[in-house]
Amino acid sequence: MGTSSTPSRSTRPREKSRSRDNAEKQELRASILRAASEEFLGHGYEGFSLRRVAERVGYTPTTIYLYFRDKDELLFETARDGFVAFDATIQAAATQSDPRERLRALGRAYFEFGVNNAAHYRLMFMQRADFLLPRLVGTAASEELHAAALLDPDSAHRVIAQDLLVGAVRDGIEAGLFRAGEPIAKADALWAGIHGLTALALSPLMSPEHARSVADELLDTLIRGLEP
Amino acid sequence: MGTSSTPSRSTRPREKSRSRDNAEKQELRASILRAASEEFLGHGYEGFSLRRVAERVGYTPTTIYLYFRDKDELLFETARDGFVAFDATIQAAATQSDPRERLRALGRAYFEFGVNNAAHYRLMFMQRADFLLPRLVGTAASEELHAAALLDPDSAHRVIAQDLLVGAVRDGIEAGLFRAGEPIAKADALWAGIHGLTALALSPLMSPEHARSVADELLDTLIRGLEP
DNA sequence: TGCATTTAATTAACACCGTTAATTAAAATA
DNA sequence: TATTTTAATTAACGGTGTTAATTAAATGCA
Repeated sequence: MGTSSTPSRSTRPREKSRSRDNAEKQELRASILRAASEEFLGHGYEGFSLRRVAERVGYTPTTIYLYFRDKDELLFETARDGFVAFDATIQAAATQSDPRERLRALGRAYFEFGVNNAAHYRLMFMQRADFLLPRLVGTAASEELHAAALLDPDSAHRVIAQDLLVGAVRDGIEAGLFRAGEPIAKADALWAGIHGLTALALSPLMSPEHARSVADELLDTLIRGLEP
Repeated sequence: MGTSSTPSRSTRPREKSRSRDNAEKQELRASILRAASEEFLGHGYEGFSLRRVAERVGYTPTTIYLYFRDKDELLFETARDGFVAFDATIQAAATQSDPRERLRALGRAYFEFGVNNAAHYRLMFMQRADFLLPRLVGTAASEELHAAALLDPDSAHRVIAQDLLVGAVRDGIEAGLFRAGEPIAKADALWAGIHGLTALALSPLMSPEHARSVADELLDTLIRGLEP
């Protein structure tokens, strides 16, 4: 094991010969992921058990490790569903041309996604925010990180969402609808507001129904606060 | 053993004879709490281990159960420090007479408390919000619950904080500084905003330094949004 | 074909965790 | 002093994630 050269002449990792078995592997991997998703949706982040996922799919716990590095990677892959659903929801909401209405639609869509996908929202933005690219906002090399993040499919999500917010704010400023200023800081303020309300709506501190009416008040107040 | 009556239960609360031993018990209880606090501050909510608390204080794990019902109660009692510190911080910030400045000071104090007491803030408002009276805001019998909550020392905290917010909003409306409307909804919008920013500042999604500058932007925008 | 090797899944084990029941040792009471 | 109450213990259960060793099946090669 001291040498790193390839001993046998013919290359071991054959590029062919993985039509049948590899397909089966992918299949089992997918069914583990399916079981993990049910487990996560049913028991949440804190109650998510690797051993129960294994039992659910009919294998022993150690088998999971042949398909995922550890529990964290299994959970991360499970969270992918939430990422893409979030993306789709936000992207679909950014249709309005009026920046104010666009912001309102984005805010509402964000809030509704959180309330309607509680487990995923909690995981993505509250319990395991490290699943998204860490420390992007407000760092020194923010621009480069931002560009790199867009290339990384795992972190593209909230970059996209953030870009939509920043874009709407910038459009509003350019159209003279909003006061001048740093668009990123303003967009982050909007993000913080709607995230905070969503988080409260998912906590015992505020009922989702009450939070929904507060959402209107919050978006109204924030958008009015942006105006000249 | 067939009878369910309690002929000679040992739980006879003698009103006397609690001079020496009871003081010692209280002392050990306090030192367990001290160890639990260190443990919580060092390892956070997810890493908080009852067995390590016991080891730290020099007793076996089961001894803890003679002083606390279970891990959850131990943690709850540990969290009390956070409650009272939060109370003091918020209360001290509500001195300004101008409602706008009072709101700004309250918001800043709230944010700074979160950043400077990360573990406690996370526990109180994010991970174990159920430690505060559940479902107070937005419920049907809100008024009665509100009154009852003020009598309950455990839930008085955020009721006080909420009352300060609602009071400032109401004062602003009465002084003609803010638009008319439902003060509670407006106060909840403010709370959501500053809570959201605090939560992001405690997550890898936003650095505390960046969040601090966003805090100014957020409070500016929200307070302006309340104005006529 | 038959033998060797790779691969897939297993069992066994470790170090934790919270919690309950049974048991010992010490203190308080009669 | 004898008895009872109290404080702390040990032993044990069921659960967790994870690593190492082992079996059984599929594949590669002569």
